[in-house]
Amino acid sequence: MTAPRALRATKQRAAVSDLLDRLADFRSAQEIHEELRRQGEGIGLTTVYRTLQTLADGGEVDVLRSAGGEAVYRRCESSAHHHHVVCRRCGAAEEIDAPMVESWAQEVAEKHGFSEISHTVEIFGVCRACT
Amino acid sequence: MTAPRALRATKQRAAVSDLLDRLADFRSAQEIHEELRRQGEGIGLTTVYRTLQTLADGGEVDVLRSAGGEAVYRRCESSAHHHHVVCRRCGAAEEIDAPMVESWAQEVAEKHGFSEISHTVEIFGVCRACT
DNA sequence: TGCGCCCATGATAGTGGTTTTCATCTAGGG
DNA sequence: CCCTAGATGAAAACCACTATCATGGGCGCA
Ligand SMILES: [Mn+2]
Ligand SMILES: [Mn+2]
Ligand SMILES: [Zn+2]
Ligand SMILES: [Zn+2]
Repeated sequence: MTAPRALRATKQRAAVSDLLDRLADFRSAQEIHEELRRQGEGIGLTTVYRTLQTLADGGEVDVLRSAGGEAVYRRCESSAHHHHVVCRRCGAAEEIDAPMVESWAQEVAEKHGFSEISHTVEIFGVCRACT
Repeated sequence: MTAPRALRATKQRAAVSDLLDRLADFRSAQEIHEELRRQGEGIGLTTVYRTLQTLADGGEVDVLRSAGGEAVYRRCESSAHHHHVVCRRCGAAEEIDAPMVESWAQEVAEKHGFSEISHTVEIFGVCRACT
């Protein structure tokens, strides 16, 4: 029996979580940190990174690598497995569910003798607002 | 009229290219550099990075981001657009072609009003040899 | 074969995102 | 309140990768 692992309620964690609720786009840790400082929140960059990591580990936020290679985070509507169409300019995203692609990935991998299968499927483009 | 842009034949470039011909797996620039040094090749890490970049720009090698986020390179059989099933342990890869996924990505993005569409689709797992 | 131009090389330093360290702070159970 | 394990954050380390720039060496030409 593993103990419940408290995880304390701090104003820093609340600030990050609240901001994620307000944002619709994928944002980097540094952007989130800047935005919080702009709002007058006292929070360190380290804590932002740590909090996002924790939220990601708990499946509360989605993480993906932007085209530039940096990690960007977003609180999605769906808590189930899904993918995204992401704007390369502003980070705006649409959640997409594609059972057909899921089964395709699984089948292809098994056919080649692979196990412990996972996959990355992301579509990038420029959203209507950014055009 | 742009000049043909020579691109000189050096032993360093030959060494990288030859090694890529011999390798079946996706490898990082650092791994390729180490392997070349092990073989007694006199080559700098900078040159390995530059050469791989040049080969990638010319479409001669495929690049993708490993699970750890670093760029890994491989000379593929097919020169046409394709994706991979990659072993997370050893980098072994199978090339896969999935027209159905290509059109699906295009349609989904258009449906949401995105333009200048691109996508990343990679399947990771553990290959038979690594199990 | 010998110049000489100019691209190629590579040691070194720099960049930028992310993680580690560790002294200090604080949430929250008793 | 008190105490303490967990949380914070400034500073430094880390790490993959890129930029610099002095030196080296393809290769076109005589
Ligand atoms: Mn999926
Ligand atoms: Mn494709
Ligand atoms: Zn946009
Ligand atoms: Zn393997």
